[in-house]
Formats: sequence, structure tokens, C-alpha cells
Amino acid sequence: MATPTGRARSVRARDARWRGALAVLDEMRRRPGVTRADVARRLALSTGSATEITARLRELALLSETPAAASGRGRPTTVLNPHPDGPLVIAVDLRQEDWRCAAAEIDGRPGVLEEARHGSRDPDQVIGAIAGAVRRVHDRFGGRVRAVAVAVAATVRHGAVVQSATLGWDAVDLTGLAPDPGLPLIVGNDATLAGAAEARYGAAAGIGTALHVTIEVGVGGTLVVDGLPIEGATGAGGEFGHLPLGDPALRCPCGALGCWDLAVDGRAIARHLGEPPPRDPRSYAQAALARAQGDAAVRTAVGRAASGFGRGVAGLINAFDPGIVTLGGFAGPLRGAAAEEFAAALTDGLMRFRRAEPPPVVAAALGGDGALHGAAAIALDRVLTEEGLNAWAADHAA
Amino acid sequence: MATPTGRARSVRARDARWRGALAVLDEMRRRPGVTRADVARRLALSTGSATEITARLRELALLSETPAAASGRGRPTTVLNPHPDGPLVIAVDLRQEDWRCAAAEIDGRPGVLEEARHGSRDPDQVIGAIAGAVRRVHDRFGGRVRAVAVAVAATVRHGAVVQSATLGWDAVDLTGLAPDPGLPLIVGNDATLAGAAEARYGAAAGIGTALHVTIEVGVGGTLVVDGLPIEGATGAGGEFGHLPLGDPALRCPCGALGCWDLAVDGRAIARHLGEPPPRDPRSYAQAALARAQGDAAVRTAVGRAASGFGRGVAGLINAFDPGIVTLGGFAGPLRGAAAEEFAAALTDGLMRFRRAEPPPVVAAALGGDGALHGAAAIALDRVLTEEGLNAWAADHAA
DNA sequence: CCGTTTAAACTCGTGCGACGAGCATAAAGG
DNA sequence: CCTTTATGCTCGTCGCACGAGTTTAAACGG
Repeated sequence: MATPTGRARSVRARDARWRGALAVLDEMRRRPGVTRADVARRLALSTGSATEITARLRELALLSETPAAASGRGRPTTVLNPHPDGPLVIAVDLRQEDWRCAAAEIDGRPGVLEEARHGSRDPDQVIGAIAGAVRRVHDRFGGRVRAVAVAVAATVRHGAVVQSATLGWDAVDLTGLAPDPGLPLIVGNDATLAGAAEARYGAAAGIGTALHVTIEVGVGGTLVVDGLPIEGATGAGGEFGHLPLGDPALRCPCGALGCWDLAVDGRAIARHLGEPPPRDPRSYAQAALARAQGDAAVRTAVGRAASGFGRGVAGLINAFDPGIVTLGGFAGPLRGAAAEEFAAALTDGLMRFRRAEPPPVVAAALGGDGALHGAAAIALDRVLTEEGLNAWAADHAA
Repeated sequence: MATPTGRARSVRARDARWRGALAVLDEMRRRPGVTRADVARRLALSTGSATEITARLRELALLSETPAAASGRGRPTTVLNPHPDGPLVIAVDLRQEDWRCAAAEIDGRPGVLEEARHGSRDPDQVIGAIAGAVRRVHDRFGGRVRAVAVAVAATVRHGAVVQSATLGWDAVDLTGLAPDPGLPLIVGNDATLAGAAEARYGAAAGIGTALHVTIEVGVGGTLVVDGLPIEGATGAGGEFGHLPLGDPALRCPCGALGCWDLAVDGRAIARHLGEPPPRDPRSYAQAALARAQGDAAVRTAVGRAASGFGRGVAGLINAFDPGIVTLGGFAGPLRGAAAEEFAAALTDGLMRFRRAEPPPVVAAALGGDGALHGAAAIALDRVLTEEGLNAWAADHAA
């Protein structure tokens, strides 16, 4: 008689199998170093359930337990750790000048295993080099590796690079990075992933709606709601730099007019100084901050960029009402170098009722590691699901 | 010994009680008029489970079944309907000129029971009138009423009205609308709720990330992800009109400079025509569209507003990558009246790679009923949860 | 008109995750 | 060394969903 849809997986019941287990694993991710007793309390699990769940997870090599530091009377509890033979994800950060390849266990802390500066910017060469590193890590850890995530300084749609001003790339296919076609390969924009990491582990931890804004070449970032970046329908969300918050007379390389991008990064500072557009706006902007110390004209140009940046951030706050704004890349230093201009523009741009208690605007806590942490996090999101654990359990039983 | 947190509800296990039931109820909401057999297929429930779950829900007055129209051979199935004694929510739409008070069963279709134009705009009088209607509906349905949701043409923070240009209100307390202090009262911005409704039942149904943009007095809207509006940390998200996408020289009544608001609504058209700012930008704008038929100057002014609107929409598409854009309020007519200007500005404002397949920009399908549907929807979201059903079951057993 | 076919509902025994009461255990305190 | 305290373990129970087998209600076909 056969189920019409061809034996659909029983969505409602089968996933009950991992309900408690997933809750425990999530708690391990959220609070590295938690004790078993603590987890049971937080999840309101009976001690019986805790025993059963941890036993099951230990058997599946999903966690290991080590004695916890004694803390008063009573039977000592254990700390829940990733299992030495447990699942891993590979996280790659592909930046303007270099790349890094890391592995993370289910606690989500990426350990960098290989890194190198780009020999050339040629996409094939860059990807070839990274693919080699990924393959080596995969060879080393074998079946423990469950997913690969790549944070790339580029616009990403449907898991593929569409373009990158930073790297000077057009559409580039990254599927070659997967060491095994069966392994999920997740590609994300670096600013988006850095925002996600910031919201989970960084300055925005615990805040429901967080806005991350970063300046590198242009402006990127993401709105993060409950730890999940708002990625849009095709995955290309977070291109805040292409809101027309800048000078409407200027045409952006992206094709649009008036992009915010052009009002805040190194190109803006150069324009204000009457200098030609810098080849590398990032390093130019960094240098400008140094020059500003002794040069009033540079100081003014930096101030104008900070002002344009503050105005846009205010607009985004008006529009999305984040509980915090985290600044990545050049955004923190720019704000620092022209704090008054930034603050004035920010306040002036806020709707009046927001001025009494504006959201804090703080530097990103994870610095340059945000994207890598974010990549590890979304890769683990994929692994720590019913499907992921079913697959792991199946592989592990065999 | 007592649990430290004072007998925390067992999060992980107790809610297993409603797993199947909630899935069935959700399916009823998502597809009004579904049959039991269909639901079972979609959720991959065994017929045994379907029997059990529907029996339980029937006993709790959460659904009733009626014979489905026969469709071929085999034992006929039943249609799942709201139960005549089942839970209800009250949805209120508080608009510029009038208000409506409706009740919705768990299929989410609000039926308007009372409505009236505002006698005066005085907040106390308006709220008093609505509170009376809510009380009458509550008296009529008694314990069936489980939540009240209010869609209001105002900026909302932490469930309270902060200000409203449309109504001419400052901070206004709406808690008086709850007929019973125990009843959840949910207050939301009308454009936000209309966007949510559009994403669930309207033109954006089935699309993961949808952007709703509406023009009334200024611009509002919301980004909706998987049916949930992105409301921000305090609930005041969606104020797109206060992104500085307009003329940076103009000061907005909100306190900020260059707000998009001023570039698109009736105030913009009046300014372009050299006329004084209209007292009611909404009706002024509507009238302008009529005047534009025979008056080239008005036509041009409308075109400029449409252009400014298209440019901003393009920026929002760049920034948030929605799969569709729905236009509410005056936005649809404005686009219709100056389709070329709008389309040109939209395309010109899109990043080049987005131009090949831009998201569709369509008129909202629910028209003026969006906010009411959205209010009913979020009220039901509150009711159809483990807590909500536990409370219902407890009340019902007694 | 009546048996056949078909789709769906009902029955009932089973499995499984979590519960919770009672017991065992490992520390600190006196 | 016994008590106190916090935790882990054992085991019987519960509740939800499963799934195989049975029953039911319609359409079809001679």
C-alpha cells in the first residue's frame, strides 16, 4: 500500500529521540565548562534523565566527563566536555590578505591548524591552497569531520561567491573546498558570520536583537536575532554599505548611486582630502588614522567619515531597533579616532524618543576572530540537529 | 531539599505532551480547511496517532470535525475546524480615522464585531470606546477569550505606544484595553503586523524572508522572517522611514535629519509643488494622485516621490535581500501612479548582481485588513504554545 | 443491486524517552 | 567517625507515538 509520499520520515516522533540530548549539547555550547548538575538544573531534568542522557551521549562519543573542581559539600559533579573522538567541524576564514583553517569541537572554539598569506589573488590558486589545508585536516580527523564552513570577504548568494571588492573577485565557485562531496559545505559572508559570533560569544551575547556593523572595503554586517543572522532570501543580506545613505551624486562600483560604502571607508577619506581613490581602502584608512594625529586636514577628513558613519548607524538603529551595536574591522578605530563627530552624528540621527536610552555601541569583542568563530558556529548548527545526530549515530554504530 | 530554582517547570519533557497536537493545530492555521488525512500525511503521522491526537483535541474543544466533500473512493475523511467552544483571540485595529474590534478562532480569520470612527482623537476617549467594545466581546465569549492583540498606527516600545504622528499622540498607555488583568495584551505597530499577515496569508506567503513597506504618514513596515516580524529589542523595529535616505537638509519631526519619511509621503509631494505641508499627508497624497491625471506639475511631483521611494526600497533590498517586497497603504497606488519612475529608481538603486533577478515588488494582498489579521495571528501565536494549551487544558478540566 | 476496490479511521500491543522515589556515593563539617 | 549535603544511579511507571491488523464508508463495475 506504501505511503503516498514514499515513506516520509516521521517528523513528529523520531526527533523526540534527541530532544533531551540536543538540549544538553546546546547547553554545552552556550556555556563551555558547565557541569552536569548545572545542566540538569537549568533544563529542569531529573537526575535520572541526566544520567541516561549523558550515558547515551558518552556512548556515542558526543561528550566526555571530567571531575569538576570541588565546590563545597556533596558528591562532586562532572564537567561536560567534547569527546576526544567526537564530531568536528572545519572552519575557514578567507580574508583579503590571508586565510586560516581551523577545527572546532562541539564547544565551538576553533583551533587554527593552518594559515597562510595569499601567494597570489588568483581565485584558483587561493582556493587550491585552502582546499589542500582542508583536505589535510580532513585526512587527519577522518569521519570526525561533519561539516565545513567558510567565512569569505565577499558577497555570497545561495552558498556561492558572487563578487568581492575586497578580494577583487567576480563569481567564484567554492565547492572545491569540500574534501568529500558528502560533507556539507556552508559558505557565508565574513561580516555576517562575525556578527553571529559576536551575538553568541561576544559583546552582544544574551541580547536578542543585535546589529553588527563592520568597515573593511565598504560597510558590511548583519542583524542577528537570537543568535541567527538575518541572511535574506538568497543569503546576501547584510550589505548595509549599499543603502543609499551617502552622497547621491556618487556612483558606487556596485552599480547603485549614493551607497553608504563610499561615505565611510578609505575612499571617503581620500575623497575628502582630494587624493585619488586608494587601491586598498583598508590600509589607506588605517594609515589615515595615524596621519590624523599630526595633520588637521586629515583629522577633518576622518571626522567627516566618522560623521557619515554615525549618521548611518543611527538610521539603522531607527529602522531595526537593536539592543546593541557592535563595531567590527575599521569601524571601531574610526569611531575611536573621531569619537565626538561619531557621537554627535549618531545622536542627531536618532529619533527623539530613542535618545534617552540609545543602544550601546561597542567594539566587537572577538576582533579578527569573529568570522572564524561564526563559521564554526553555523557549521555546528548544522551538525547538532536531529538529522546530524542521526547520521552521526548511524556512522558510529557501524 | 527543594529544587534551587523553586521547582522549575520541566522544560524538556512536559512539552512533549503537546508536540503532535501543536503540529496539527499549526497545520490548521496554515491551511484553513485541511482534512485530517491530509494533515496526517503532511506531518507523517501514523493513522493511529492522528486518531489519538484529534480525539484529544476534540475532547479539549480545540477542534471539531465535519465530513469532507467526497473526493473519489475510500472512506471519506474529515475537515478540521475550530471548535465552537474553542479558544478565541480578540484583535483590534486602531487606525487614524477609526477602529475595529474582531474575534478570531484558531484558524486566524478575524471577524469584525464592532467598529466606529473616532469621535475625538483624545486618547482617553478613543481607548475608552475600544475598551468598551473589547469588554463586550469578552463578556460575550467569556473564558474562550485567551488573548487580546492591538494593532496601532503608532510607534510601539515594550508594548506601549511611544508616539504617533498619524494619531497625533505622545506616549499613551493601552493597558486599559485588557478586559481582565490576567489576559495577555499584545500591542504591535500596524505596519509590522500587516507585514506579518502578508507573510503568512498574503502575497508573501511561503517566502522565508519578506519585506513589507507601507506609506501612510511616513514609511513603515517590517522585515518578516519565517512569519515572524523582526521587532527589535524594544519592539520599535520597522521604522524604515527614519533611515536617512531623504534630503539631508530636512529636519524630520522625529528629530533626525534626512528621514526617508519626508521624501515619499504627502509632505514630499506638497514640497515639490511648493505647497504648504498638508495637515493630513495621507489624504493629501491620495488627492494628489487624482490631480496628477490632468496636471503635469503634480504628475512630476508624484514621480519624484515615487522615485525617492523606489530608491529607498532598492537600498533595503540591497541591505536585507528579501525574497519579495509587499507594498501597503499608499505605497501601492504611488508606485502605480508613477510606475516608470519607481521602476527606474529601483533598478538604478540595486546592486548590479541583483538586477538580473530582483525580488518581486507587489501590492499587499490583504489591503486594509492586514494589520487586523496580523494582530489575530500574533495573539494566536501566544495561545497556541505549550503554556497556552496547558492553561487552556487546566481551565477546561475544571 | 451487490460484491469489489480503495482510502481512511479505529484498536491495541510495543517501544522509548523522561519522570521520580528510593538508594548509593563522594565529598565537607564537626 | 558520624552527619550533612549534593549528586549520581536504579528501576518501576507514564505518556506519546508507532505500526500492524481490523473495521468502516464511500465509489466502481458487472
